[in-house]
Amino acid sequence: MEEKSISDIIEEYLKQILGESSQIEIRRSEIANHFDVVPSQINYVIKTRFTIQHGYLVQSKRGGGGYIRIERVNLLDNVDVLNSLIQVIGDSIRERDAYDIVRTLYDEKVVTRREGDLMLVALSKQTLNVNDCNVEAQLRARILISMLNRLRYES
Amino acid sequence: MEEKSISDIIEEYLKQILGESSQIEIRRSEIANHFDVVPSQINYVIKTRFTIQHGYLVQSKRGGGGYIRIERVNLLDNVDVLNSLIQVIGDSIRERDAYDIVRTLYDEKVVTRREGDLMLVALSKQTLNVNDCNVEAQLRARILISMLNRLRYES
DNA sequence: TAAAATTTGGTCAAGATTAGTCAAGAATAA
DNA sequence: TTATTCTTGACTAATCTTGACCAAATTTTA
Repeated sequence: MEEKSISDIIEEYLKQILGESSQIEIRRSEIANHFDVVPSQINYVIKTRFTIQHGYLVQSKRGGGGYIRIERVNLLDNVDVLNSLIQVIGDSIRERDAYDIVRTLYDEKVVTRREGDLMLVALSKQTLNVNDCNVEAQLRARILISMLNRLRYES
Repeated sequence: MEEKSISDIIEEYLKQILGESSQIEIRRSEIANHFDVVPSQINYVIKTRFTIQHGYLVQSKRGGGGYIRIERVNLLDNVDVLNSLIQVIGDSIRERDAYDIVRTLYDEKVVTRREGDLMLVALSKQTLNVNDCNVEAQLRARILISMLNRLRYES
């Protein structure tokens, strides 16, 4: 609430720009310079906060005229996006990544908070409570994909 | 009953702040420092006095910019129904019985159609897909109970 | 045109910064 | 006394920050 990390601040900055147009192109060194951090911090922010689980697609190009492009996408509307999301989940997913996906659905108003919470408790480590972490992650993937498919058919 | 423990004092302090806004974010080390106790004492206070049974949700994040967030939620009055259902479930439940319970919740308007559907796919034999039927029934019980516990409060 | 130089972004691992767990011992209540 | 609750700290885990080194694309030079 008070002391945000610089990564949080950069995240907010990028999302604020993304609020105006659904797609932005940035120059890594410029952003890094603007917030007085090393360039690789921008990669960290993107890798942890702008994944497909969060509802973002990222492309980039190196060399002169290079850029990082961030695009906001809807998880369930676009078949390709949903397919890539399911591909990312694969047959196994960590609690944290599942949480990010449900949070995105909530942010996109695809599900209500109550619906999202019901999904979350079914995906939580505490509820699944399986000894083998791999088995747990596989089970979580099956539950999440089933729920996503259920939501897809409805919309 | 005479001498308040330091845990009681910390509890009061946090609840006083929660009286002003329904959600607070604290830094564990700051609170610990303020009351001159070890940081893990804050975990103890939270674990014993800010549970969902008491009407609080807690989330946290480690690392730089880390925090502990405490949110006060409104407990609902149909708790008795949920309690008795949880007792019926026990530590194991068949798919058919789980379906009946969800159906009851839907008929009683405790959950919407969509919420009920999301619950059902997470409880189905096909989704869980566990070899051992007993393990499957136990897992189903944990998921259903977690979901019922989520229905105890309003969002 | 081909090689070299320059200009971008990418990866990874070490160190720093926070919170979580657990169990032993102390204090309090029954 | 005995049981429960509280306090403490050593150890663990997650997240963030930084920088050295790598890779790709473009531009300049031979």
